[in-house]
Amino acid sequence: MTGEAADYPDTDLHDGVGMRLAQSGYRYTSGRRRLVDVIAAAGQPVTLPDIVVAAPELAPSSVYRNLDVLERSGVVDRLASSGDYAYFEFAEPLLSHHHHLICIDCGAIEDVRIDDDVEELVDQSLAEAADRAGFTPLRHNLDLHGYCARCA
Amino acid sequence: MTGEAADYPDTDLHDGVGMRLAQSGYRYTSGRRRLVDVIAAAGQPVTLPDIVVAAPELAPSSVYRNLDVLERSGVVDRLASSGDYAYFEFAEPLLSHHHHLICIDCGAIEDVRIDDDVEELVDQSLAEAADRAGFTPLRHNLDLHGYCARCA
DNA sequence: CACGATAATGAGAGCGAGTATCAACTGGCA
DNA sequence: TGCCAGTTGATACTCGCTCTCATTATCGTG
Repeated sequence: MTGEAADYPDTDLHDGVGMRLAQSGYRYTSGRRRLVDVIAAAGQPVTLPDIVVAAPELAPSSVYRNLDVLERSGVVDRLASSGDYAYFEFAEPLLSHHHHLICIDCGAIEDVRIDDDVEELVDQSLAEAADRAGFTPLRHNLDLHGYCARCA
Repeated sequence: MTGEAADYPDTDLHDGVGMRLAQSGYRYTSGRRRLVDVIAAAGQPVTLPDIVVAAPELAPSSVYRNLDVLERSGVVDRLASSGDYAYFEFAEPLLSHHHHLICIDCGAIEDVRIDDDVEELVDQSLAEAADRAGFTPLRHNLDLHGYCARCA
């Protein structure tokens, strides 16, 4: 276990995850703990193959089911992907607000952060636009599409 | 044919599409013209069912193939969707720069526009972040997730 | 206006990521 | 120890989408 999510040491991460699961009526089993560890170690959005390669002892069907459980509990976000596999990463309270660099060649997704001032302006502008459309905003999603360092 | 893309009358739209297809070595057949008409009439991102309902004479397999051709030719963009179906809309030069309101309940996608000033700030911030990661930016994508007027 | 070369069409088969199923298992609790 | 709700994992299944291929439409040329 080398990586960690945001600035939480692993114990805090597991505490947070365990609490969220408990609140939704789920147990924090060893398999789910292992899954959370793999996502944390990656330090960036992961796909199912990423997870199974890093932890072959996890059954794919259980991984999918548990990713779903983690998503329902607000632990994990599923990133809409145009590639073959869906990407997963920790949801916002567990990972500080950020955005994504998405490679249009290999599909890789990397996290980036931008100025808080810009962030605020964006939220304001979007809130106005949403209001005009009768839309109830929850969160925004800002991606930059292009070529990653490997594919450039 | 009631709707139209951006501020182009239909003839200009078809001219633009025809030129892009020709540049990529494709023909602008009646089926493709019909498909473009349907997308233009919708005035918002559409799915395969949307298209087939609006034009039942179009074969699904041909629609998928032609959406791919249109995407390769830069006429259409495929929006990454977390729902069942992929969404398609005209690419940027044919449709002015805009963003999306995405309903997390029914998956519907609606277009919105925000201030040019904010837009520029976002691009600057993202360009800096991309540079730090050795990433070559092409275009950004800004979505607001929440509940649409129908699902709120 | 034919004619030939080539691209496009459409019905159906095929693919594969993700989901549902269900019997076996686990862990908390009395 | 025994009960029981939740969990697991191998497998079957779903379904959006792509591939295949024989037929058809389209364009350039003589």
